[in-house]
Amino acid sequence: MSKNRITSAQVAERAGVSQSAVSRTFTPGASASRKTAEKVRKAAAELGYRPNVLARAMVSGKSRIIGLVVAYLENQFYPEALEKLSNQLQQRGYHLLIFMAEQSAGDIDPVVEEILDYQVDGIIAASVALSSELSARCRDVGVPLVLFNRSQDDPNMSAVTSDNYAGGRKVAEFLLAAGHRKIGHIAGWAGASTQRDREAGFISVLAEAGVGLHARAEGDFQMEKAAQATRAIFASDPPDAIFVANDHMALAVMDTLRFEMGLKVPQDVSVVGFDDVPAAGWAAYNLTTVRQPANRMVANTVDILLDQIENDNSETRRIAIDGPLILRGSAKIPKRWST
Amino acid sequence: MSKNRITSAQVAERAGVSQSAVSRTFTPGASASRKTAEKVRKAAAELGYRPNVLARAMVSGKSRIIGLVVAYLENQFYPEALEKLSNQLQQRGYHLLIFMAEQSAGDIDPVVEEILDYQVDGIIAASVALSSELSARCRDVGVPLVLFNRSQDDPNMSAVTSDNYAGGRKVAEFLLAAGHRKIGHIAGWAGASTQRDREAGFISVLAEAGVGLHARAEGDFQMEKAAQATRAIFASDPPDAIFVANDHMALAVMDTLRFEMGLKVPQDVSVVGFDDVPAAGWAAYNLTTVRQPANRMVANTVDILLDQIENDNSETRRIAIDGPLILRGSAKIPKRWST
DNA sequence: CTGAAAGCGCTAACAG
DNA sequence: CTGTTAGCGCTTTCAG
Repeated sequence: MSKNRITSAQVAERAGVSQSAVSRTFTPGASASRKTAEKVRKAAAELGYRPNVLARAMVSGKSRIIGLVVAYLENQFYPEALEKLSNQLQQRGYHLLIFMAEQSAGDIDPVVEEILDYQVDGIIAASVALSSELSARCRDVGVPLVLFNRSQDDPNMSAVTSDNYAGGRKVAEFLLAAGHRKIGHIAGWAGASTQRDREAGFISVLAEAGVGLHARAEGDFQMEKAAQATRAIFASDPPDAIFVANDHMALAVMDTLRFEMGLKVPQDVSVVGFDDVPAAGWAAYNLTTVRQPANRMVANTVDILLDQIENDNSETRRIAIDGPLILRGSAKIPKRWST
Repeated sequence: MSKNRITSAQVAERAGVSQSAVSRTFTPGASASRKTAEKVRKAAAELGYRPNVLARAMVSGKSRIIGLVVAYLENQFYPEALEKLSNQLQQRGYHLLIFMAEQSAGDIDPVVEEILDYQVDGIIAASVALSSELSARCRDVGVPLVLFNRSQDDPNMSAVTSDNYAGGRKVAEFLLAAGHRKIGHIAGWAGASTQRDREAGFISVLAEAGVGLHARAEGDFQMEKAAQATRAIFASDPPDAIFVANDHMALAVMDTLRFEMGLKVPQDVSVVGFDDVPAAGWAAYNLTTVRQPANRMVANTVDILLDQIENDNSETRRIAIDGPLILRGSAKIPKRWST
């Protein structure tokens, strides 16, 4: 009862042509006469034939599948990116094979090894770090790899991020212009380049203005920890503004501020996030934040990856896309402030 | 520079055994002497050999990949489910190949055809409907299919959902017990079984109590449309309670009620949702809702699918898992109410 | 237990 | 343009 799968040979027989003729009519860049192609298509349609992608992959060396490593989908930025990534890839004839990495940073190397077993044409690593041995291994077997929303110093890894450093600077300039001087920062996981870059940009502007960080705590990119960080920071001498390393944490920070500590945002304290996830735009939060241009980040990621795959272009590229500060209601807006 | 892929033949040569010996030591249920296996493993390790999953799939007929059709990841319920699904499958040696279906309900049949091209071992269709021809086709080619969070009458399709009908009943009982009599409903997309079941259960209790629906509007499972539906319903003679077909819409409903119409929740109007997505638990919403037990839904989905794959068990099963009403602050709580 | 041989379904030279 | 012929890398009889 099972396995009623039609093969190209069966189609060939019915169409009265050779098996390779069938293959040709289903292979984009092949040569087949109109007549043959028609006969084949007809027979194929009658039989319900469809080429076996795996068999094709075996011989052609191209599986048309892209491995995606992703850590946790709780932060809305990732499902959004995943959806766009999948859509754009699908449009170009590729599909995503998902590999969940342990949140606990740790070794994603074995995960990548496993991906390689599937003969993927390329790999996208979202928000995870790879050892340089592993990236070397990918290069060895000729599988392009691009980091999404994370960057590494390794000159052999392509990466696309938003311009986190510039984003951090924008936040600081904005907060300073609004008159804030007691400014706190709730950081994400220190191992993430996004965290480091955002904070570095942020701090640099503060330093230029001769303003020090009034308070700092780590939220590890997790809501619960961000809430704890908030409590710690506000235990004494509270800041009048906070830059939270990403929106996901910022939502928890706002909830803690408002519902646990009875503070008003932005009257008592300004809050600024990073990412511009959907929830940041919801009325309940109305969070001022730096937008990561997901569409362009994804488009660039796909372009780089497919360029490497299809044109054997091995030059590694790293792109940081500038994202605007989105002014909403969670932070005081400086007088005379133009985007 | 590319294609430094080791094959079993190379390992065999180095280990001084036959290629089949290598295959056997890497095939779970195969017979190889301890000595041989050791030599092989050693050589494999030195060479960095890993079996080619695709080649294995070709001959064995098992690709260890599961196709997942999913429509849109904006509703937090899905990323959550996707993550759990992927993790559980990964643990059992399978991986998810993602196929995004057009949100516009329409034809996902071509998508499924495409999935079949990849020789997947099984298919999970999340929140989408399939034609029965398509499900028949899957059966034809021996690929098990299970519907996730959606059910269809087709007796040939396995499906796992929460008990949406019972959930709808719980909401109605709860609202009635709290004294509400002017009860409205904001529905999702009418084509979804979840919508129909939730509403049917809800209405049935109301009817038993001789209470009619005070108002009704469709939100199509989209936030913006849910906001519009809210405006429509509250344009005149507003209800004192609303059952929103899912949390995703309920969040938008609450925002509209509070920030656009200046109403208090639950003082002016009680709001109850369905799903218990993460955001429902955030302090800003604190939404009373019916929980869909994602963990158990996923576990059941995986069990059914793998049972069909690995044991050739073709019996179709449909499971509806009961989920509790989670009492939070968005709806008045009846006196003397025990879970 | 082990090697040799036969393919899985398809693409890619290779001659015609 | 077309058919024939090799394989892709691996699992699986089939003899030994």
